[in-house]
Order: sequence, then structure tokens, then C-alpha cells
Amino acid sequence: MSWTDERVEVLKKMWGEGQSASQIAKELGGVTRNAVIGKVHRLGLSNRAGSGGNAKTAAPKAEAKAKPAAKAAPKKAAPKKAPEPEAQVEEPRTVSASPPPQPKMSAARRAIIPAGQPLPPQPSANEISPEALAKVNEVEKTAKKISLMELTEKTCKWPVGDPATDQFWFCGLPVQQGKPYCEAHVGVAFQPMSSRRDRRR
DNA sequence: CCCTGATTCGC
DNA sequence: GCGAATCAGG
Repeated sequence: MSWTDERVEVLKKMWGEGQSASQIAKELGGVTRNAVIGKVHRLGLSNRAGSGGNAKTAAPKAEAKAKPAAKAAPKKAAPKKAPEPEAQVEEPRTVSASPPPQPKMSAARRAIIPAGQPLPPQPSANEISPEALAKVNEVEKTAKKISLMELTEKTCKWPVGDPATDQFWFCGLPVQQGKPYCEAHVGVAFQPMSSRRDRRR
């Protein structure tokens, strides 16, 4: 496979949307996530925030490790510094009861839900960590709001709203590994027994 | 172990 | 230019 204009376009789009390299690779097909990342870098759009944003995962170390076999001598050098001040841009999300835009449904359709997942308990917003709750509220604003049919094993299955109304959707954000929910919802779904214990305060 | 992106370097 | 191998981190 080669990087045709169309494929590059998809790459750019998805990367811009914050999709992970592996997701993009799967979507495109015929390439690995490494290829995607490599391409991303060569295209010069390594960081997603345009300006000011930094890849938080960039920590060049200058120490070689034991190589398994005869490999080239490692050269870790030229660390990049980006002294740019962060410019957090808040997007005025106008999410009322409007139908969520459905950008596109494509090859992301491959995993059928086993139908085994028990529905999560509704967030009885009571004794959950204020932080976790705040986070969830945040997330629910930016959630993908997908429908039942759109659930995959990799989409957060946290339900929001009343199933009896059309105000019902699933979070749909990328799940925490191993969990059925995204990070934020894992936070409220799985409470340490300790925290709910002495709620009698 | 699952994942993420970053970097290097032979091709 | 490409991407596997590797690295580093969550």
C-alpha cells in the first residue's frame, strides 16, 4: 500500500480528530500504526494542538539499553524543547438536543457486540469523588453520543439519559483498556469499597 | 498486558 | 519517503 492523496487525507482528518494511530491504521488498512505515525511525522503534524500543544509523550533519554542482538548503535540525541506557552482554547460547544452529527460510518464496523455486557448501574450521583463526577460531567459534554448499534468493544458503554426518550445515548469514547467504559466513567463505575464505606460522615 | 506516540535507521 | 524495530510512558 502506498500513501495516496486520499489515504493521506483520511490520515490527516482522523489524526486531527484525535484518533489514535492504530485506529487510523485499521481504518486505512494495509498499514501498521507505525506507518501511520511515521507518516504523521513526515507530514509535520506530529502534535495535534496545532500551536502551543505538545506531545506529552516525548521524553528522549540519552542512555542506551542492552540490545537483544546485533543492532545499530543507538543514538538518542537532539531533544526537542517547546517553550511555547500553553494556549488552552475552549470551544463553545452548543450541544442542546440537536441530533449529533454523524461524520461517517465506515470500516469501523467490524466488531459486533457480544450482547453479554450487563448494563452499567446508573450514576447515582451521590458518594462519588467530586473530581470523578466533575470529570464525567465534562466528558458527557464531549462524548460521542453514540447509539446502541454503534457500540463496539472499544466504545464506552456508559449510558446517558433515559432509554425511553430520544435523549438517550452512550458515551462512546474510547474505553479504558480491559474495561467497558472510558477513563472518566471507569472512575465512577468502579468505586473502591473504601470510599463508599464511611459515607456516614 | 493492554495501549499510546516518538525516534531511529536500513531500505 | 517508508515503516519495522525500538523506546518510553500511561
